[in-house]
Amino acid sequence: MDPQIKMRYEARAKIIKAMAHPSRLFIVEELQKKERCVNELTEMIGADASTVSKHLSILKNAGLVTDEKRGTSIYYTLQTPCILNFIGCVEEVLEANVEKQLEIVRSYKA
Amino acid sequence: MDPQIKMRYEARAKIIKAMAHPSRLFIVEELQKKERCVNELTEMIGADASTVSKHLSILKNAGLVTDEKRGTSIYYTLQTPCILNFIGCVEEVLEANVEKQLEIVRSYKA
DNA sequence: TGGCTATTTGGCTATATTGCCAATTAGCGG
DNA sequence: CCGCTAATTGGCAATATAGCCAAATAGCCA
Repeated sequence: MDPQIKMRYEARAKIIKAMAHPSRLFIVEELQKKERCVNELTEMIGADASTVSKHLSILKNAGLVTDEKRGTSIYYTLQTPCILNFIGCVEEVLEANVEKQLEIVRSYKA
Repeated sequence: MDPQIKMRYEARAKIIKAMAHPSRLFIVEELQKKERCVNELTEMIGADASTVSKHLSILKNAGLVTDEKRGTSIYYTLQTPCILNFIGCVEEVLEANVEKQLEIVRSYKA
């Protein structure tokens, strides 16, 4: 594969990889509703604060979120509205997979 | 986090994770144009056939592609048209990131 | 059948990711 | 200034991922 093209795919993969984790996916969806500080997200997720902080830094590094310090808290904001469709599509895939499973079950019955 | 909810995010993350690799992203985009057999994709990507085969099995396992054997070749087909938007959104993020970089460069000049 | 090609699987090593704890930094209020 | 909370960073161990080679499987054709 052409190195130029390869770099393009690596750049894209990095963005997608940033979302490819349950906690980070949760964060992205949560930030869709409203901005949140690390502490709030940490409580919702139920992991160590350092873990959540690292997840946030991955999302920030990918350009998916930005942070703003207010007092002693740091608030994170989602940068990319189109992520919505993203998750909608993922849900479609999940539903299709369930459908397929169902067909298999049915075919055994028949 | 509620275990039920957690499982949902894990399922979603699995789908996204399946795409979170340059070669697999390439495959998904390529299959958007037309179905391809392992050999064709292997040549395009330039990796070992076994490596490509494993990438394909990850995509298949996630429900993103299906395979069909014809003769000695196995053809892979993309299952989910909405993946298109997906990559469009990723490109938006990349562009926004470049814009941000540009602003930083400009601010140094000023 | 025997050789050929396409594909998958197992095995292995190198590398990356995850998540915890401990330590550090930074702002707030008494 | 001191203690408190919020957040990040470094370090470490467990686990997961990637990609190569070699071996196994399957269909084709002479």
